[in-house]
Parts: sequence; C-alpha cells; structure tokens
Amino acid sequence: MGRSPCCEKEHTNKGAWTREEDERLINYIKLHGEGCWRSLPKAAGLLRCGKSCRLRWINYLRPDLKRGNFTEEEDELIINLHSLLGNKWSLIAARLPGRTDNEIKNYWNTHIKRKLYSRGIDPQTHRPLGSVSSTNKTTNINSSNCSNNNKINVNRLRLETKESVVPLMQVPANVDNGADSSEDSNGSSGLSSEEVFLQINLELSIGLPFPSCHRSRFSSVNLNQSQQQQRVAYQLFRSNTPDVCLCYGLGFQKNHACSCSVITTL
DNA sequence: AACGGAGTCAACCGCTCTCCA
DNA sequence: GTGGAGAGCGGTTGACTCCGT
Repeated sequence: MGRSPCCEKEHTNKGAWTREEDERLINYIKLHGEGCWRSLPKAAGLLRCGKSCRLRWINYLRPDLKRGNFTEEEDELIINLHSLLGNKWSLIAARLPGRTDNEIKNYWNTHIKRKLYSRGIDPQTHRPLGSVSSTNKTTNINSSNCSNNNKINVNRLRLETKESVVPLMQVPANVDNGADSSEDSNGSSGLSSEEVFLQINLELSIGLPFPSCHRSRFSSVNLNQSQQQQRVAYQLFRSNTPDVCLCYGLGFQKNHACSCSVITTL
C-alpha cells in the first residue's frame, strides 16, 4: 500500500506564483499562522499543493527574509560552515539570519563554488585543488576506559597520527554516551587526522553556537563516510559551544550503524 | 536587432525523518 | 513495534535574464 500523495496533482497549479496567490497565502498565514501545510491550500482558497505553499512562504514571502546580495562576511561564514557541515543547507541557513537554505544552496552553486575554484580550493573538500588524499595516514580516536553494559565512557579523546598525538578535547569521565557498541567499538572514525584537525580549526575560527533546535538531529544510522565526517564535525563543533553538548559516540562503529544519536547536555 | 549560450534562482520532486495513534 | 501523516531536506529542473557576437 503506497503512501497517499500530498495533494491531488491534477487540480493544482504549478510553476511561478501569481501576485494574487502570494497575497492569499500571506493573508492566510497572517490570520492563522504557519503550520498544517496540507490543509492550508484549501483553507486559503489556493489551487496549490501544501508543499508548494510552504516553500513559497519560507523561501520568498516570509517577512523576516533579508534578500539582496550576500556580504563578504556572509560568504566567509558560508564557506566555513560548509567545510564543517557539507551540504547541510538548512543547518547553514540557521546560522545566517534572514537567509533560506534554498537561497544559500543556489548561492553556493552559482557564486561560492567559483570563488573557491579561483582561490585554488576544492569546494567539496575545502582542500587545495589537486592535493593528494591523505587516506594512507592512520587515525585513531581512542576511547580509553571503555565500560561494560554497551556504553563507552570516554575519558579523553585524542587524535594520533604518525607525526604527533593531538589532544582533541577533555571529556568528563563516567558519562554515558548512549552509543551502541555492540559491534566494533575500536572507535575508528574513518577520517584522516588531517580532516578532523581541519574541522577543529574551523570550529575554533567560527566559534558560534549551534541553535538548540538542532540538538537531536543526526539520529540516522547507516551513515556513509561523508555523513560521518559531517557528524564528527558537528559533534566537535558542539563541544566548544556555550551550552556545551557532547556526543561521545565519536568512534563510528563498523558498518556505520552506530546509534550514538544521544547528544548529552553537560 | 536578433540570436544563442551562460548564468541565475524559484519551484518542483523524491526521499527521509519525526510524531503519534 | 508498526504504519500513516505531515513536515522538512537536498538535488534537480526549467523559465527567465543577461551578455557577447
């Protein structure tokens, strides 16, 4: 049994919105507020799908939208956040008031990518173009003091490379992480030390707190390597924020089925 | 002025996630 | 535990504009 469509497509308008449709939508939301997008079109007298209404409001009609050109500061912030989070446009947008995820995504694809290329930087990896991958380097995020009961108590996380041992951050002992260590608990992150270190530097250079509304995200399993990278970055990022939150599931388990979605508020 | 290619961005699509019964 | 409903997300599309020839 399939899922019901979000609207009756044959009875809905598509394409560019007219002024009249915009006004209807604005007036309806002014009166009733946001939410319940599925029933909104009918209630507002619009021949549009609920998703379309939501998108139009969020990306174009919302009164708090900034619009206009991006500033140099916004550019750099987007670049820094992208290096931490990857293509998580909604998370990036959450750090830029008045900007939407769609707007940032478009801006990234049309302007910033080119800007980075002109600087000789790969926009996906944020590394110099043509640089050799460092996958041959060994990285261990050690979790000392692994406990029983399928929990890992991490006393101190450190990053080891052939050349050096770099302390990542101090973590209080005896704090459960909620991680499922039923599989491999050797803590391999799948990241090169260079990658992790890069994330940390960027984190420190940005120094902005994440909004608490994102605290419970990243609960999915079966992460691919890119997602892992974003997740590690996210966790490290959180660790330095004022309302300190840490996830101790830094060691991504075999097959990435780690359930370390519990982000502990200290 | 006309044309075509490149660039831009609003909107759509398909999927995942969360919540709740 | 399961499945449906609703919301949200990221990738893609296509209409429109701009600019060079």
